Amino acid sequence: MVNQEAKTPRERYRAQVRTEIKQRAWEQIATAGASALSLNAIAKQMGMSGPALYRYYGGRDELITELVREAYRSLADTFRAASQEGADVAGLAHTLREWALRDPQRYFLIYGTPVPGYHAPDDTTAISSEIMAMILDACAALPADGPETRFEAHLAGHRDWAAGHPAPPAVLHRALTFWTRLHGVLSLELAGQFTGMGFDPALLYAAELADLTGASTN
Amino acid sequence: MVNQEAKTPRERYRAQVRTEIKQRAWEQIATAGASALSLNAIAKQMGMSGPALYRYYGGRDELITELVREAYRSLADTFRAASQEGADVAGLAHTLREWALRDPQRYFLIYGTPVPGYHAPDDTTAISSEIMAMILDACAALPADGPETRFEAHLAGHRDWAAGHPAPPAVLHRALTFWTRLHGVLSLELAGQFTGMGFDPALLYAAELADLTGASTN
DNA sequence: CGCGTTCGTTAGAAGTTATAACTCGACGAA
DNA sequence: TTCGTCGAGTTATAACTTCTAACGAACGCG
Repeated sequence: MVNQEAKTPRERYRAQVRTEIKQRAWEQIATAGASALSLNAIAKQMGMSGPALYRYYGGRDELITELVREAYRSLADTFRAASQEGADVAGLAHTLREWALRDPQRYFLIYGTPVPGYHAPDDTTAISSEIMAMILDACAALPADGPETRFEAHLAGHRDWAAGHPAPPAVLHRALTFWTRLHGVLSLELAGQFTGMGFDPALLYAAELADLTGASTN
Repeated sequence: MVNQEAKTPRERYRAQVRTEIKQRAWEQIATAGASALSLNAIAKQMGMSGPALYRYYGGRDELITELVREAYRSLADTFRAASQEGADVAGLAHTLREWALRDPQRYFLIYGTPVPGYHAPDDTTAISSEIMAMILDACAALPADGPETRFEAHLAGHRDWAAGHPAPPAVLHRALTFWTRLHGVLSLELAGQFTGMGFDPALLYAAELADLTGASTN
């Protein structure tokens, strides 16, 4: 992180402008969504005119890619901080929800509707598996239950994505359901699909979490 | 459906052009996503120039709204056909996955990342609750299990969204988890988040479904 | 047969991303 | 200190987009 430490004053200025651009981009994304991000508007806000931004980012796609990377990095760091403070599965779930609610568009930037043409850079998948590793660690601490399912038998032969993590198939399964179930509730909530339905999404989230952790605190 | 039956030849022509516009829009959405939908490109494909489309749709938003409505209508009709052929919860789940995989962008148009400014028209929420009613019917046929959870106690007092459906809170809960869990797997699969992980998403979907229906066919 | 409604056109305004060419300032070396 | 180079920001321009306005022409109804 600190290896990029301000050689020349020019590079320092350049880095500062780049982070200001990113900051304005985040503000704009939070209010109008990623699809409405306008380089022109950012430039105007910063007091300089359109094409100046191309000195700092090759184009709209490159800026968005940087924001995606930053979002992944933020989630991974948040997870790491939580798990270093001893967060278990429930703690990670709570952390995830907090992180998502803090900036829904940032969540959607990672887990939302993909743009057909766009391909995420390679390093994001590295961060993604870093996140998955922490989920796996937390899930490994849960008590085992039930006989092996068909899907777990399948996972025993397809565990490349675990990146060498020494978890039994049941734990792999639990990590995947942790991901998909919490994402299911969270994404629908953030998309506003529950508005007007009357119930409290937090309680549905808690119910799913309770089911994941063994259903004792239901 | 047939009440809009061709009064004057002009209206017939008008309706035909409208459906052709929608058809081209669907093709374009399927390949490039909803955000890349271009009225100009549609007009050019149809051999007429830009502003002509404004005779048929008030603008981009109005066209997309129509597509959203059509997507909802398609899902509801597909569900209705399945449930009239005696589909149970597993049948509905299978139907949902088939429908989503047939055109992922259509699924995302309904359940994907929302555009902050945009508000869905009222009739879509009507279709949405029509869909939910069928899920509730299917879930009511499942055997009951376990004691009442905290969330189900909460649902007992917040059941307006069920629109008068006479289902006990446990069934309401099951219908919601049917929705959120299947959406969790499905949306991540369609977004390509599982690509490169090696396992078969269909088996994860099946595992979630098995857990929903009582876990006997696991 | 005429006349009005409606369709499709071109022209244009106000946006967008992105490239090219130019000016000017700052920084480092002789 | 002077000079040369590099880079930041500028304007101009191209190629897009949505969308409005005004015009011509064709179609169909009375």
